[in-house]
Amino acid sequence: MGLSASAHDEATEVALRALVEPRRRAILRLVVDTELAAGEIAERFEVTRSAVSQHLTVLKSAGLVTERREGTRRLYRARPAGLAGLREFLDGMWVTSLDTARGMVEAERGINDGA
Amino acid sequence: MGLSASAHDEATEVALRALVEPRRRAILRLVVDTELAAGEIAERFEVTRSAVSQHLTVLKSAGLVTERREGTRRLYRARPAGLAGLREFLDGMWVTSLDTARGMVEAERGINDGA
DNA sequence: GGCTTACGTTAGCAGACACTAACGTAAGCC
DNA sequence: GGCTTACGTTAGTGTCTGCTAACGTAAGCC
Repeated sequence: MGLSASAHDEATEVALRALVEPRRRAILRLVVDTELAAGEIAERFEVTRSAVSQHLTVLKSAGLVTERREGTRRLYRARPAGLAGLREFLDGMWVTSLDTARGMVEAERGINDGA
Repeated sequence: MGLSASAHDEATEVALRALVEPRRRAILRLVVDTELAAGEIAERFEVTRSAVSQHLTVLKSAGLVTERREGTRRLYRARPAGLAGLREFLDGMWVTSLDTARGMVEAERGINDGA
């Protein structure tokens, strides 16, 4: 252990793969402060409802949205808690980097020299 | 503006696409607190140096690592500042969600019912 | 100049993924 | 029961992407 990916990294993996698709991020932003039906979401994009439905399935199984049924409609809402794992990953990067902050100046030079 | 993806989202896009690949996250973790040469990084994986080199190119152009030349060797180090955009994206999700926190209980019920 | 070391780069291939079109299903109305 | 509405699901397709193998290149040694 240590070299291989830890178990809790799997949640990060799923969230990341869900977020990498621009349309899924757009959908997520849409339902972050409003609850919307699948059809209402689909209307705002120029793709078929089928495509949106598939995106919603991915977001749902990644724990990034919740689904609530109301008659024949299915209402979706963002579930920010699903981003917790990814957040920890980023925090880990920052914290660890503080230990090597002294080397950052040279490192920054490196990225500017590169062309 | 508002509905379409904002310009600063492009940095998030690049960082996200770089991070979605598990091997690139592993590489990143490797150089987060140590500076390593490309060959040294490649030795820790069971893929060709070529593959690792391509991953490093992606990470570099995403601003997630810096490159420093030392003779024939090229030393890499993580650059956590490259994660700032993604961090803002996540923060935005959290902050916005606080406005709709009252609805979270019902939303949570939704994800548990689903099966 | 020739050799080795340590890389990046390119061509080509296999698998993953987002999409459309067609079909299946459950709820509500008549 | 039959119809419509509002969805998800499946089959099939074009495109992207991570990989290997082969080649190109720059630095250091003799």
